[in-house]
Amino acid sequence: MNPLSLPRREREKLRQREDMLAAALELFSQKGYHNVSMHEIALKAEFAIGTLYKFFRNKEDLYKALVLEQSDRFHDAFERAIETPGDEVEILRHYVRTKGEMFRANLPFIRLYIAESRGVGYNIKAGLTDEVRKRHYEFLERLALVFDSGIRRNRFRKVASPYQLAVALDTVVNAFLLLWIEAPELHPYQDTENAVLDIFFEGLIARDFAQE
Amino acid sequence: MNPLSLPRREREKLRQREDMLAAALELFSQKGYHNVSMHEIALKAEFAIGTLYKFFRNKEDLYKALVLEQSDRFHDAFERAIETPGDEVEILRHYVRTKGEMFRANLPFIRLYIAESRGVGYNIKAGLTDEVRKRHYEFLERLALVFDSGIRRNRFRKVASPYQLAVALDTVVNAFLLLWIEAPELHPYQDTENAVLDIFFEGLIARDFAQE
Amino acid sequence: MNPLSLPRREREKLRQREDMLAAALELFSQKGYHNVSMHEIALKAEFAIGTLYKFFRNKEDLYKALVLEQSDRFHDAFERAIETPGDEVEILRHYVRTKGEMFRANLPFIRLYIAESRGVGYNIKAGLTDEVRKRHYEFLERLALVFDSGIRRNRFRKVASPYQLAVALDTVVNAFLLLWIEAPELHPYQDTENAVLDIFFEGLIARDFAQE
Amino acid sequence: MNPLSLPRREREKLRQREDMLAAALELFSQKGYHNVSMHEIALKAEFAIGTLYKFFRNKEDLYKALVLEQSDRFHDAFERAIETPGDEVEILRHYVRTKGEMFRANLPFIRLYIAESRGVGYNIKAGLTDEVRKRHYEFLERLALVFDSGIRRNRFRKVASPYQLAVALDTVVNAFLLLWIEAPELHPYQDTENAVLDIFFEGLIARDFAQE
DNA sequence: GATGAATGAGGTTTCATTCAT
DNA sequence: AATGAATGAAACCTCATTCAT
Repeated sequence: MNPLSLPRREREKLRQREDMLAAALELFSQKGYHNVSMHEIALKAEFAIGTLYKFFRNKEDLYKALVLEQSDRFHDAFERAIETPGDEVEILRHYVRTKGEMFRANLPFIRLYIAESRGVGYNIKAGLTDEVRKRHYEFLERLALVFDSGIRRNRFRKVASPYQLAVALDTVVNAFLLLWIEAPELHPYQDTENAVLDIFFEGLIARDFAQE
Repeated sequence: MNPLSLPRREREKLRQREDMLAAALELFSQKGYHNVSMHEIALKAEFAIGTLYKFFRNKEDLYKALVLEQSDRFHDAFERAIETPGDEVEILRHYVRTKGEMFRANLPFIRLYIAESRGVGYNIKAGLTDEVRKRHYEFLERLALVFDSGIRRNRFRKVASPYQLAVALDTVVNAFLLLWIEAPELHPYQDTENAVLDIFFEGLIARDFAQE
Repeated sequence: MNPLSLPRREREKLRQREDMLAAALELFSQKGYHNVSMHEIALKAEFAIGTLYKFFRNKEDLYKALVLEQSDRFHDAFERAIETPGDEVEILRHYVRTKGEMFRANLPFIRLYIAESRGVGYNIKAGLTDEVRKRHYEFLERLALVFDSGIRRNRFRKVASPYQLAVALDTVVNAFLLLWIEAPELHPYQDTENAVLDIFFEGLIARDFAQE
Repeated sequence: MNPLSLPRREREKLRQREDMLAAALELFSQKGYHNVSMHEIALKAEFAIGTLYKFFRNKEDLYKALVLEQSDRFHDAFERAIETPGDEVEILRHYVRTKGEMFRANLPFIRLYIAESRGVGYNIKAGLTDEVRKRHYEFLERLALVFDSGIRRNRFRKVASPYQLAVALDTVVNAFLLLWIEAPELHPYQDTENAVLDIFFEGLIARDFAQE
């Protein structure tokens, strides 16, 4: 974790690895896996092709490392976001805000993330990025627990199963953030967060509870 | 439309074309554009490679024809679904049901459709399937009109802009149908329709109106 | 020879054959053998491809028939031109004029003719148009006889072997006619004939004879 | 120019390039552009196909490089030959001898050269080897200057325009050298040079001047 | 007899991967 | 340890030719 604790050599290698992944990410997100060559990545990362292969067994490996590491960062952040103690509404609001921040800070990765986490990325031969989806499913389970808890505490009305609510919230956030990315002037970032929450909370909050 | 009205030869050609597209669809949806060769498609469709090229100028052409024709069928069905006269709730319910039916009847195409209509499909070089997205956007505009009308008639509370509501509904339906496709035993089809509607309507319906 | 003497059916077939060869000639002379497809020829000649193959066993056959028949017409005309009785100078002048007339009347064929008769046409695999060259060599031999006769009658000085003189005259006529074809405004046709003859005769005519 | 001055790696690359061009030249001159495959060239040059493509963008590029470089060598030699100071007769004699030497030393290239410089090579689609012809025209202009100078100095009689004389000399040399190449026993090399010169000079040299 | 749809061999080209330097 | 030249499998696509209608 702390690079300063590693020998200089090791730190150097980590840096190189990150440079390679950064170059690859930019290219993959622009053109898609199959329209980017290893040569191109090497060129952009300013390494020789052979060096690339010292770090990654093959192209698929490189892609998988890239997607797994990045989406792990995403999922870690999301999980941390919903682990904060507090009211369910606060937690979900925190989650939505965190996701927005992660997306904003990782623009190039977003389309790849959505494609892979939704299982509509056809880059790698046969279900090779299943790990990403598995991690995503796991996160959705945890998100479902938040809804579950809210329902059980009568904070939320049970308009659907907790898991369905989690999936719905997740996908709507994705959709709204994509809107913003593709046409920020039409869909300003500020709208996103509130719109998502309003759609869900306005309806979800139990009437009795709300009428207090 | 009516194949009986065409000369025998023409009907034959149409049949062949459809056979080719069907073979291609199955392969593309399983493995993705770049992991399928023309040779493979020809083999599956039981034609010689040259015959494929009599019908489609090149691989990209074949893919585009496939995606455009199929998604036009989808969009046509969706638009017809929301053109039925009646109460906004009825219209949206009809839309959700129609989408479910289209998905059920076109399983292999769904992943391709979601990838391309969401702009996360990296199959074709530069924005070649933009037409699909354009059609999708147009449909979303029309769906937004339904929400708009509902809001103006005080049928719905304005928890977000009509367009945002349209996007949200659309993406949640997609997500739930994907759930069902990937694990039908965990997420039975019946749940889908009601869950989507409950999430939206339960909250959307204005309280005053609902209290009647 | 006389088409009127043939049954109607036969005459019809000859006409079709000629139409095919004419279409092929135009295309071959514009683009070269390998850049013209049988499909293209059929289209231009307004026949079905199958019909083309009723008349010619394959593409090579068609090309050979075309080149052989056309160059036979050329060689026949050239040989007739040098068979006219008379003074050698008259004969050669007649030859040069005839060649000019043939070229003018068969523009599209000229480049093909020069390429094939000179052995620099790479259209057909291995020396398949040798027949054209053989016919050309035979003609050169006859042309050489004219020089030979002129030399023996002391009409010409023997500045080179008769065969060499024949080759030289032939190639210079070709070169000058090509000049005219490619830039008629710079190299008018009239210049051609006189220039060729002057170069050869002015020098060739024996001084003693000339001094008479 | 001096390969010793280049780094070892560069020298190596130049060697490889030359090996490839040499293999290609041999094949193209034997069978023609369209009857030679890249595979064949790679095989003959003893490289992998991919290596060929490292040196030449595509087949056409390879052919053009080959023809342009070789014919530049030819034209350079020819132009140097006529730049030697001296009597016009000496210059032309020098040119004829030089051309003979170049042809003898570059047998495989000759047919290609004649085809391309005369504009009867149908190898490359649309006028791609025009550069060769342009260079050839430029040379002919310079050769014409030699005749012009000879005429103005009354060394030559003006039996035709200087440019026509240049074209005639050029084409006759070509023709005689082709004769020699195709049947050396019938047309020994020695004959060529003298025959060409005799045909031209015997007649060209002004009588007054000659009578000295 | 004429047609032209269907065929598939074979050509050109790309690019992931290796390995000698 | 880093390099990048060399490799060749495999992709796309064309077009001469056949043969059922």
